[in-house]
Amino acid sequence: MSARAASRAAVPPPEAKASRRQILDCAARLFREQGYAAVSLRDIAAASGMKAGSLYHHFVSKEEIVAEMLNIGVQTVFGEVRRAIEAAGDVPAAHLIETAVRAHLRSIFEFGDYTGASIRIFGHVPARVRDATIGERDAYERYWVALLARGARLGDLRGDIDLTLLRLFLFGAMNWALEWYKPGRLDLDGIARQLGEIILHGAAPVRAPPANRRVRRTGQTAKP
Amino acid sequence: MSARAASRAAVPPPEAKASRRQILDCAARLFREQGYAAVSLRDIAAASGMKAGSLYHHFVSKEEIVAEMLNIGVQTVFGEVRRAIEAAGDVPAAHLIETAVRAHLRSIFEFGDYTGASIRIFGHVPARVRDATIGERDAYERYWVALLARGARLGDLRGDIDLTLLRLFLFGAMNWALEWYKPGRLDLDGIARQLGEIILHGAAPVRAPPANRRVRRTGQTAKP
DNA sequence: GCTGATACCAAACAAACGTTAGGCCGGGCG
DNA sequence: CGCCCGGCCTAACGTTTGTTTGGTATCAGC
Repeated sequence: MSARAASRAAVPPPEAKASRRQILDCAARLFREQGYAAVSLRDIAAASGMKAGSLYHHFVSKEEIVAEMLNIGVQTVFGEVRRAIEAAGDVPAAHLIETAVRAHLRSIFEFGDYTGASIRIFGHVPARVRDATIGERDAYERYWVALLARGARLGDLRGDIDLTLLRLFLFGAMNWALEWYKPGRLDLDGIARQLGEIILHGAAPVRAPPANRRVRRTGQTAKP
Repeated sequence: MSARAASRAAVPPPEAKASRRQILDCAARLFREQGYAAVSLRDIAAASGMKAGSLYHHFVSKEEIVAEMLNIGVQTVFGEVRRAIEAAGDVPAAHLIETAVRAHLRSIFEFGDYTGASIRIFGHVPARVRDATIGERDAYERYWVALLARGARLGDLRGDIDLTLLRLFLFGAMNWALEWYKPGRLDLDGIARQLGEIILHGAAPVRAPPANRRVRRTGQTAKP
């Protein structure tokens, strides 16, 4: 009984069932391709080789399916980015950012459909599901904030850049790739390199030290 | 008679009906808030002060409603960006890009819901609707391509930057704001300025010519 | 005063939705 | 063996979907 009580205290089964995972796999693929509301439980069931009613032996509702899928997606990309950052060791923040960008992009496009689906449909999912999964997302976002803040502290990032905005711009540039990237057309490493290069050093030619024509920015006062 | 015949030769009514426009207004707001599939015709009708069946006196299907709304959205942002660019006159490409970014962001958040809805739901709409509206989108994207290409030709953009990627990154950073921006928290001009600054000059400190740290500005710089 | 067009409504349609109920089948365990 | 239970099925539930049909009120023009 103590063993039984202990096992009941943990997550329902000691190890997740295979069908359960396969349902989630199919759901992730369909959600990613077609969006949340466009995919019915019958679609998910058919893709999993089952009938709609049978899904309820593994999940209590469609919302539970999508919520679990969202969480797996975020945890996957989070884990990949953290792993890549820790493997990079003690390098300048500039290099870390490109490493994180590459890991994030790879997670989106090369690690199953969870991550891509998670990003694409998060904003289109019932509010209850969003609330249930926002904790995981926050954790991942805080990780990026910390990453950028470390870069700023070490002097690898400009002090006049709003780190929150920088992170949002980065996420936007990366996640928007879900709307246009088709595997095989461009390689992810090249995309990551270009994004890192643009974000860090800009698309404009390096500023000539004394040139006057470009110093004049709209709101930003000139230097002393 | 001749006038009537002439007016009948043009688009159905000489000037668009008010109800038709109001239906589109409501549809745009709902689509933007909730996504495409989550909004029913009954929702749109109720928001327009009508019943579902009455919508069919103005549109032949839900797809026609959403297609027309998508087109208006793209045309709106396109028009605003072009207007802003033409008003800017003959200035360096760096300034043009920030101008275009600001105009695009303002269109998304301050010109009704068409633009925001258009961007948010385009990827979640039936393929037939996407095909029917992709022409307008292509035209707008080509405009940006031309804008960036002009900057590259004039030497205002680095030659080793892929302009297609640059445009996609910019679109991503801007359009992703639909997922996080809430009016009133930050001002759009500030966001546009930061994005322009990062995209053009990078988030890393300027590569040290000789001096290393005095380049750093602190916050948003003191007022002049 | 009648005609026709316009703009809407009430009611219904078939289809699809998420979900539930009850039954069949097979393998592990007493 | 007999029993039971997980895993899936069929079939239906009530609701909601996009769409259609037929009718009504209003108003202009002959």
